[in-house]
Amino acid sequence: MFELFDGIDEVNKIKILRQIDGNTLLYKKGNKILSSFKNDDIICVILSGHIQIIRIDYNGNRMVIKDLYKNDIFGSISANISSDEYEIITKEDSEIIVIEYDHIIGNNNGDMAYNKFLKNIMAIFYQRIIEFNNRIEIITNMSIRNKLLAYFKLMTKNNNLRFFILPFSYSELANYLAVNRSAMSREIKALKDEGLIEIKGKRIKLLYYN
Amino acid sequence: MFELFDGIDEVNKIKILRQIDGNTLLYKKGNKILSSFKNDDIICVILSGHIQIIRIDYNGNRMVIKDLYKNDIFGSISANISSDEYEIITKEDSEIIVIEYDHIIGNNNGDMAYNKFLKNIMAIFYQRIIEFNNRIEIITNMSIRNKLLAYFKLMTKNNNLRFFILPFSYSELANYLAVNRSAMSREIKALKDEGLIEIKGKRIKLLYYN
DNA sequence: TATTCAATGTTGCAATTGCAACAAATGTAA
DNA sequence: TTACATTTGTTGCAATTGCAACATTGAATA
Repeated sequence: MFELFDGIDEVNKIKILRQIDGNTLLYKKGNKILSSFKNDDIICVILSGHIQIIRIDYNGNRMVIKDLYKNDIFGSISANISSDEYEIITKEDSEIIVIEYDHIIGNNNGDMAYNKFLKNIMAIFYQRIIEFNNRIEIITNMSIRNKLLAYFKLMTKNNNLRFFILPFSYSELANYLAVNRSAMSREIKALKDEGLIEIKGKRIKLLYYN
Repeated sequence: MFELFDGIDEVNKIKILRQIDGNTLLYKKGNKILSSFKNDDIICVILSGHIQIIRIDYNGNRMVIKDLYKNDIFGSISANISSDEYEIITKEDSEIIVIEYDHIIGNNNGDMAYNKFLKNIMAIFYQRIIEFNNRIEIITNMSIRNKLLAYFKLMTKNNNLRFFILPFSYSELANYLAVNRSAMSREIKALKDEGLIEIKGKRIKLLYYN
């Protein structure tokens, strides 16, 4: 996975941070953070620690929608934190860089290190776009069955083998697919019964090809 | 909206195209194109013309999922054209630049024009990420009602007024929300009847705030 | 204006899905 | 091991949604 300062030495890193006016913020474990950032156009990069993005729905229910660790990025590009219905909390002591997007774009100096920095960001963005695009392709299928099959197909393809290992829990899969967990569970059983898939724990094998 | 060669003169544009080995391809109207590009890691930019991305579902039904014009980008970052279930056709004579992603990343020379080019791509990527993120936030709501309300809320907020103008047809809205068109129509009627929204043509006004 | 085509509205019905409640299995820590 | 918590499986039921078929409206063109 790409990192923000890959291939950039400490001296240039500090220089770049100064150029983009990037604040490095330190937070203690268990705090609600960044509540004052109501600006859409920021990018936050986690240098260390563990944070969670919490979504608060119309009924006031709190749900962890993302766990983020070192080198993960968030802000407008991960979950829309500008809305009132989100909250960001630190699960561990965390160090975060907050960058205003305009400052990245507005600091062109032709410097090699800065150029490398731009390319690193671009690689991170590109990766994120692919992920988002995949998820949209999958969840725009109308039925749970087709969502599952689309997901299984993509994962199988990415794994270059005839199976793949589910990278998270089944609850989280339901969340990823934006469907009810038990309805998904029912559908997975149906797929197994019909012989379309084979499952051992988190090892999933697609048995049909169309 | 951002453009790929914003702020870059013709001489540098040609130079950059050579650097990144970007092929400019010309297609006549009504052709199936790029069928040979089974590589995920390409970015295509439309310089002129009109193309459509067609999705072919499991039953063989063909559906236009995207209309693209000048300066639009596609490839892995717009719709996953690497799959067999997509087809790209030209609706008008079209000129397209095909760039391999590795070539963008691998051509850092510190040159001002190239740096500007990188920033333009980044701005386009960033925009795309925001759009995708918004759509995911909206689509992951469980009911048609909540999808509609989330969409209306976002659009109202972006418009900085108490209403907004639907930027596409209601059929396309159903497609965007990944729901059945007539079921959506039914739900919109219910929202109107309950006094939650007001609609005149494509002018939509949210009347509740929570 | 008349004609045609596409977009939108409407409705009954069947299928899918969400929901809730609980059981079973699995994981974790003492 | 035991105890406890979390995740996963199961099921009936009600609500939502997709689907199909058709009506209505609106836009474009001759």
